[in-house]
Amino acid sequence: MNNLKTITVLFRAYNSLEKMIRDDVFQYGLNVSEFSVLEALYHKEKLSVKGVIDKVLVPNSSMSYVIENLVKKNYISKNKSDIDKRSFYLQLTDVGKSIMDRIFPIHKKNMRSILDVLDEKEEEVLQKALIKIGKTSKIVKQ
Amino acid sequence: MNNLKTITVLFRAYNSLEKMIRDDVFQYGLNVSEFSVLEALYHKEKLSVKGVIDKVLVPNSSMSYVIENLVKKNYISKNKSDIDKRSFYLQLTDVGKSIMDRIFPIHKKNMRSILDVLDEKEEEVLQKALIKIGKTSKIVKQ
DNA sequence: TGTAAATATTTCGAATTCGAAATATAATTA
DNA sequence: TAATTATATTTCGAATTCGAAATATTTACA
Repeated sequence: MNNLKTITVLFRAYNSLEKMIRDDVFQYGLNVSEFSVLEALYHKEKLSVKGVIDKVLVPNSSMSYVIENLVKKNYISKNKSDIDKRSFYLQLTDVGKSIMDRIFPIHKKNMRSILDVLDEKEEEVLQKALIKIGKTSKIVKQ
Repeated sequence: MNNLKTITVLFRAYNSLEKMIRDDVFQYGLNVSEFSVLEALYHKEKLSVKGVIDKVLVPNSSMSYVIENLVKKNYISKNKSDIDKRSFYLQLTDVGKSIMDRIFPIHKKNMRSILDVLDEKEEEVLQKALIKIGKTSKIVKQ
């Protein structure tokens, strides 16, 4: 192919999904960044700040701000690591956990209901293609 | 499928591409929003503010700001429409046009070099899948 | 035709995001 | 082991982004 339509539709799909998630989690007083962090910790139990950054793909300076807000809201705890004193580890608090127990299943159902317009095979191919693109653009970037 | 991996890899792919574009157009003193507007006008010659919003998928309040900056930089002109006096039409200035003549081919080549890790068929399937997702999430949203 | 609803755009204030530089600690290496 | 380099995180100031409300004009329709 010789045009950028794929980029356009990728950006559109992203935008739609992002807006959906934004509107969804807004009901719970969260923004997308905050939700992403909670989601990462919901699946991983314990992560360093760096660990979250690697998952969520937000610059570290932004992440500090996001984490600060989540701590203020008492959704996560942040403790100095004993092993590496530069590092902090993050965990959901009980409040955070119960919020996520409530939100996540709904969020997942919403997202799945969109993905389910694709059949199994299509989704597989889509995934593979996106992974390739994600990887390549990371290499080209450097 | 029963997980959100597709969402994750979609967000990752988007992030990589977006960061690439950001770093690329930064050299020319542009941010991604500004570049997107220029790109829309590069292909369409003349568009109303609303026309650009529909293409670029940015809230109108944000768009006012982006357009204001592009006018300040003298990359686009903005004129009241005679037909509909609520409306303004936007066009690239000569400066804007020559900037885009310089940037766009490089941008296109960069983007294509990423997309070209996919073969023709894969890219086609990817496009179709993304279009479906974009459409669906728009419907669910309302 | 007059009034209400719809549409295009801007204004406003607040929140978020960013990159660059600073800080603190750890790892490497001479 | 001291000095250098690498890594984790925060701070800072500026730019961008957002949604909600305001403004101006057009359209619908009673």
